[in-house]
Amino acid sequence: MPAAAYDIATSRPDAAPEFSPRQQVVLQHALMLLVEGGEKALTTAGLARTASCSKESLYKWFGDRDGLLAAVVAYQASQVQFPSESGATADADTFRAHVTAFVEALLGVLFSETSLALNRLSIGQSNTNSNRLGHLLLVRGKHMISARARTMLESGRRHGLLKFDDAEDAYQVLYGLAIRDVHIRFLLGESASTAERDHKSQAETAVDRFYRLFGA
Amino acid sequence: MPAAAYDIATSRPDAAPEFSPRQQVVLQHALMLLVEGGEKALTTAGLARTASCSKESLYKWFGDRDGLLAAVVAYQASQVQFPSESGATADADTFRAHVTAFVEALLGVLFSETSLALNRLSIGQSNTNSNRLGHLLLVRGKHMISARARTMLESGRRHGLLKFDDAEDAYQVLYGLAIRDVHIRFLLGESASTAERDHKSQAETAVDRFYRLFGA
DNA sequence: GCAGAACCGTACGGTACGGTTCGGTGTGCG
DNA sequence: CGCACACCGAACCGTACCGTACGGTTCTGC
Repeated sequence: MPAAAYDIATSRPDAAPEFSPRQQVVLQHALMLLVEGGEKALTTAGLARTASCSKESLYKWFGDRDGLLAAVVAYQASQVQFPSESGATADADTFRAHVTAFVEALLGVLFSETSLALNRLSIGQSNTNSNRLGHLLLVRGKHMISARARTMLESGRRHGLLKFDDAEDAYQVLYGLAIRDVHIRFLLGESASTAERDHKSQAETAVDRFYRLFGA
Repeated sequence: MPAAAYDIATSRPDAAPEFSPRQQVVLQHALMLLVEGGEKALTTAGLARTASCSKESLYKWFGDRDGLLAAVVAYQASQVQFPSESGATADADTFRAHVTAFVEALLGVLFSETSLALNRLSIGQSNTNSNRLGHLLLVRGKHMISARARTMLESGRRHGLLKFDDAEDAYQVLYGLAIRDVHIRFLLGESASTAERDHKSQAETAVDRFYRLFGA
């Protein structure tokens, strides 16, 4: 019996997956192939060639091709880090700056080529395999970010800087104001306009509008 | 030399693709296969079986498999219709109701299983084939809707009901307020919550917030 | 009624890829 | 030294699917 594939059920969402350094290098090569050529470009033979490893090792480490894809998603999701928020609600200006920095980081992550490639991969597979990749990306990616954002917004509410009923609802509005339809357009292959490349000003206008809706 | 594949370059974006009734039936079967099983489920042999046609006819009509996929996208995009906007700016209330109806229709289209399936298909292929499908979906789908929305919003501005500088920017905000991260979550396989199924109230709150930002 | 076109169903070639097996190589350890 | 282990590279197998070819059938215009 071969080694078990990387399984979402046996790994807690908040536990970083532990891949050996060699495996991490291989996963980075897999990610490169995904970014430049999409899912079709990530073949086991091709990955073994570019990463200078044997197919036997791939199957020993990841079980099968689906396990490899899941490992790539899990690994990259674990690499994403957001700025800490400790004590960022000292006063109104620094809190607002912190919110803006959060949105800017969000734009930077979601619009990066690696994130777009992994989203394309997961979306393309979302109606097969009982949808492991989609769940993985949602649980390890979006839901983590959403939780982080909610605590940040609630902190602002506690300090009388924001005013809303449902933190999840407020976060979704902030997300919508910041992302709009840019994400889906990028996923479909459209390239960024010069204005859309300026994440800082994009974040500022989004936060400005957010405050006009939810500012205290 | 076989018949040419359906080619985006030879068809004007505003011209409805003319498929014979028989071909339209086949394309609807293809769409069914796509909705229930994703791209992997749409094989030429499988489509020929379920649509009761021969593979030879498929290749005569659509050139190759990519041409078939492009034809499915183009056909379904041509089927999407939005309510007309003639004389909907009579007074403030009817205009706002019209905007709300537009948003509700937008939600209905984007969150339909067929639209989600075609978006998944196009996104999955967006880094291959010089990205024909992504462009097709953007040009025949999103850009058409965006143009329609801009004229609607500018009509509201002419009548002194709305206030904004850039219609495209205003439309993107409306889009973001309405869609938020629901679209990407659905694309990743998450199922709709009961609140998210109520497109009417979703549209109303979105339009309410939009008016607080852009109302005159 | 007949010729030709369009079409159906099926069988087949070619190919790409997932997954397995095997021989060879380097390394750590008793 | 010799054994075990992990790994690499390559060959191999089975399968799924695209694209084509062909015989037989239905439709259409003259």
